[in-house]
Amino acid sequence: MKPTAEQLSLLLRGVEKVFSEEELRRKLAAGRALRVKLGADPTAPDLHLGHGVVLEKLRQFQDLGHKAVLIIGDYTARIGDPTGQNATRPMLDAEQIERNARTYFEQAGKVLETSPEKLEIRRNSEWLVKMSFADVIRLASQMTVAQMLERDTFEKRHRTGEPIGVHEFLYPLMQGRDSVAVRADIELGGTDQTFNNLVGRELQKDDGQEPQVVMILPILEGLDGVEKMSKSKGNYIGISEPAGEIFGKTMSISDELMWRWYALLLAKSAPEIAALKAGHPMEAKKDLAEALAARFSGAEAARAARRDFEKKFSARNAADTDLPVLRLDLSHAWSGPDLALASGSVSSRSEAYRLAEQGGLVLDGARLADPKASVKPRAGAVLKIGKKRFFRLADAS
RNA sequence: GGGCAGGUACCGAAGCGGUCAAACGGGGCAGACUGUAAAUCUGCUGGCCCUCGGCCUUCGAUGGUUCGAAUCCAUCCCUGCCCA
Repeated sequence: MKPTAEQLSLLLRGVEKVFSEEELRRKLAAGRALRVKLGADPTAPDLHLGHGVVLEKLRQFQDLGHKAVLIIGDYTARIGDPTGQNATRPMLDAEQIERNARTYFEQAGKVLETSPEKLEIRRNSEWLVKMSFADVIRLASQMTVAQMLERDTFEKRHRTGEPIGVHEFLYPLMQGRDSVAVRADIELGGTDQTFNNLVGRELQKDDGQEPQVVMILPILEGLDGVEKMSKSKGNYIGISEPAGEIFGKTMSISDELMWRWYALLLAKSAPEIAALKAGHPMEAKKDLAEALAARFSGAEAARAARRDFEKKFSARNAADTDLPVLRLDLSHAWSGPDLALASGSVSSRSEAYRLAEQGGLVLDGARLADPKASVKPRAGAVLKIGKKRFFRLADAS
């Protein structure tokens, strides 16, 4: 195991806050393999770049010889985490949760070391289902309403008159209970998890355990550059998305956000970023996009994604790029809206008409502006729908 | 348990008997432009017919009043505040 100081400097890189650094140093100095907890709610099946930030940190711990303890909140998910939400989340059924949990492992495996010595996977239903009502009340008695209202999301909702379900107060308690159950030495989380993770410390102390160190990582802003990246806001890049998507979506972020992503996702230092800013912003963005695509899909796929992007958008020529094939009966003529509808990427006939009228339908470079006009497309023609949907037509007659 | 205020399209928020598929903002989409799927500007944004127009389904739920309701009445469900 590496010297404490060396571990510490690596582990603290990119971290927003630690409670507390001194405790972390002590735990590292003890020289044993620490148990590093990361809780994950299988409410949505897709992991995205936002999770990537925390997973990368967990991977660092693994590489230093510590053990990752991944908690799948299968039980917690049935309640719904109020975190960062203005409203209560829906409860999920067991089957859905199970399915999400499975894909979750798969994706986390893209970042984490998965051997059993390095990774322990637990479901919190293991210990939570066993609790009796009396146990729950005992647990609840360890915190006061005032303490709960310290949490900013609760405080805000309370102040603005939005509803807070009583069950939502139980959420941090359950999560804290997880820390007790797995005897966590350290817990990782985004800033939105600060409150929950700190509750774990309290519960561990009550249980006679040494409290976990809480390590808080910055929250990654999503594609819009304002809100945090989340599945429900639709502003995310999933880590199992195809390279082309990762590349393209990254290209759509604002220049401003790009620097932030460089810092958070690629761990670039301030001087490194300053150097990049001196160059061309578009090149910097392409480099970022390629690096991210490469991380999750491999270098080769990332290079191909970049090449395709340059052809499709910079050179406006999609002819020899890799496109999804659309099989149609090309023995008769088609109207623009019918083609769009047949591609399955347009949700209604009205929308297809709108696209045509707005000039968003292009076949082999020719605009299909009249929704009623029909054309007989050739096999191999490129159909462009709007800015970013492309199809190659094939004859299926 | 009582009093008061609310529940409107993806979100926020107007409307308070017809001219409401429903103002406005955000988001989304499209076009122009460009260094990109950045920024900016313009347009569109329930569905179907396919159009300077017609039809269908929407304004918490169910029933009613009316020629006609998102708008009035009744009951119910849900939320917040105050009182107990």
